[in-house]
Amino acid sequence: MDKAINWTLYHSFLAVMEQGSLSGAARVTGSTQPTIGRHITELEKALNVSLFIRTQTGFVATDVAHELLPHAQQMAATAASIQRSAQRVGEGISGSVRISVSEVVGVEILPPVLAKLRHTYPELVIELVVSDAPHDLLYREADIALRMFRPTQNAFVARLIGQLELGFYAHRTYLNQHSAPRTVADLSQHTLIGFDTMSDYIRNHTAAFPMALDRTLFQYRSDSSLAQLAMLRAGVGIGVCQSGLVADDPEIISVLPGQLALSLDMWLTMHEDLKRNRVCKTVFDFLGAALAAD
Amino acid sequence: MDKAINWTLYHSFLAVMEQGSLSGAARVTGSTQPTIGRHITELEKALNVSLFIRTQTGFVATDVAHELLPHAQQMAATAASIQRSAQRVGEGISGSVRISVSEVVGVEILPPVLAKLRHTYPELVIELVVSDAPHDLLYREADIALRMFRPTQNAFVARLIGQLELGFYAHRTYLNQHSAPRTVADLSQHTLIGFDTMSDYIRNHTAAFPMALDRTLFQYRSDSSLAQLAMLRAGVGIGVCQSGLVADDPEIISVLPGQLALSLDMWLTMHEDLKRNRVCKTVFDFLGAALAAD
DNA sequence: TATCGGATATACAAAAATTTATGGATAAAG
DNA sequence: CTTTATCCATAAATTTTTGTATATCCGATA
Repeated sequence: MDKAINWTLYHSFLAVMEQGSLSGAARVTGSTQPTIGRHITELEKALNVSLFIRTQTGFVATDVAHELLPHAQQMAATAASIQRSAQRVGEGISGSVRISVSEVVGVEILPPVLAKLRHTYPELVIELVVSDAPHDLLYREADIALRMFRPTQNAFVARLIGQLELGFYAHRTYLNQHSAPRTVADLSQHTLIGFDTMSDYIRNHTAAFPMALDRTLFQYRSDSSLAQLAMLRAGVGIGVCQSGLVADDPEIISVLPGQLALSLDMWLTMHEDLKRNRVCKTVFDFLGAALAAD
Repeated sequence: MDKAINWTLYHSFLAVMEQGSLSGAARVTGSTQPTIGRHITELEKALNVSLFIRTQTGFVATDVAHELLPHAQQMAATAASIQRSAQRVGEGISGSVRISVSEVVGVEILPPVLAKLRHTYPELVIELVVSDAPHDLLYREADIALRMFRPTQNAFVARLIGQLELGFYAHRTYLNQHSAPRTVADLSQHTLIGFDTMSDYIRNHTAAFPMALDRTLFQYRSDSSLAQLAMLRAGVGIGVCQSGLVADDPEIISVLPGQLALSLDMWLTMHEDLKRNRVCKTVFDFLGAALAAD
């Protein structure tokens, strides 16, 4: 019952789940369809569960398989992190470091910092994971993360980079066509840009928002903060964004300045296990210094 | 360079690290020494690092190996969690659930709750991980954790069980021999029981402590909170403990009641991936109800 | 309706990995 | 100073795993 299961079976399982077929899994793993098929059968016998329903048009994953999938994904992420760690053993600062950031940070903030990093450590390979889902460090999909919340207790090394002020902004052309609001209440007369679905993230970070938050507030909705920013810059309406992103742009005007008392703490975070890794630590310190300087 | 590495090699690597020898690893994995040896060689070649130094008395792990170890351990923990999840697929409430708790909770608080759980769900197998190192959920060494701090972000399901009041206590025999302190300052005249090394945990949870905390405060030191409690109960001196643990014991007297304004939030926590698992959810809710009732 | 592409299942041969057996070398115990 | 118990390395034998080739089924498409 508790016998050890060959970890390769989990690998094949993951491939089938992600590819949707034995044949597809065989392609990505460099194996063959009969082999993968045998692995699945063997795993099902070992776990004593049914993972896939065999239809004559292909494999369909069962509920159990879907439940096991995130675990297998974590194993894969961890395996990848082993390879990364092993690549970083040499003398210099080389190998690859995986950095996870939100979309806005990845597109608007980080690139110039990465340019400096590239110049300082030319042998370094940087993999940028751009995602607004903050699971990365937990699942070891990344070595270093730049996030808008303080990470958990002791399992992570964390460094507070600074605070990002948020504000209401709009493009000059929009404000030329509409009278600028003077109070928060006036906003209801305007075209507002905001989220489409209320994520946990938004729920946790907008307690101090000056009005009840609901998607119906917004006429232009997107869950991509980048798309929101692009709409704002295109003059669609009034939106919320980080002040630093538009401070230098004379076309973008602050609306109701000071009315949105909302700021986000920015944390640079790293897995505890990596804090003694010279390369990771170097990148961590470099990012910390470069971002804090802004 | 980025070619997939057989996950079995990581498994063998972990076994060698934990057993200290190829032969030992072969024993625990049910394999043989030449096989494990070949796996290590193969892994070293694949990762292009030296993992062990071959001495004629055995294998000695390199720094790189030590760095990779926690990752391999996480893979193992995840693999184990897959097996647990698979065992819980049936109709009833069966299979095994792994619960991680601190020493004090595991010894002083949880047992009666587990007795009720056992009575309600006789088919359930409970694995109790008793440890004061709070990595368990992160590494998936446990399905459910009962901890004294709020878990991180959204990757966990968390439920606040209640608040545990802390207080100074001493055994009656101790107080009969020494005049009871009337102020916090008087404590310096007493035999105090406390921690030996300042852990992160203590540092984070004692900001409101009425005096500067340092190990030199204590004459009887232990990092085991259970041992501290036992010393307190044996009349060694004055110590801090959860009020609920000694409230029913007429031999243990509250010292300086109300002077220690310190309480701990108790959180029941579960991995997000498990929240749709019927068995885990049942145990989670059961523990939540039973513990909140106290 | 016939055909093509893509899917799984199966049989058998080929390849690969594991086990068995053995030897040498070291350290501890009698 | 043996004896014993470990440890790892190596080579031959064997088992296990994998790959190839083929059959069959389904659905889309002309």
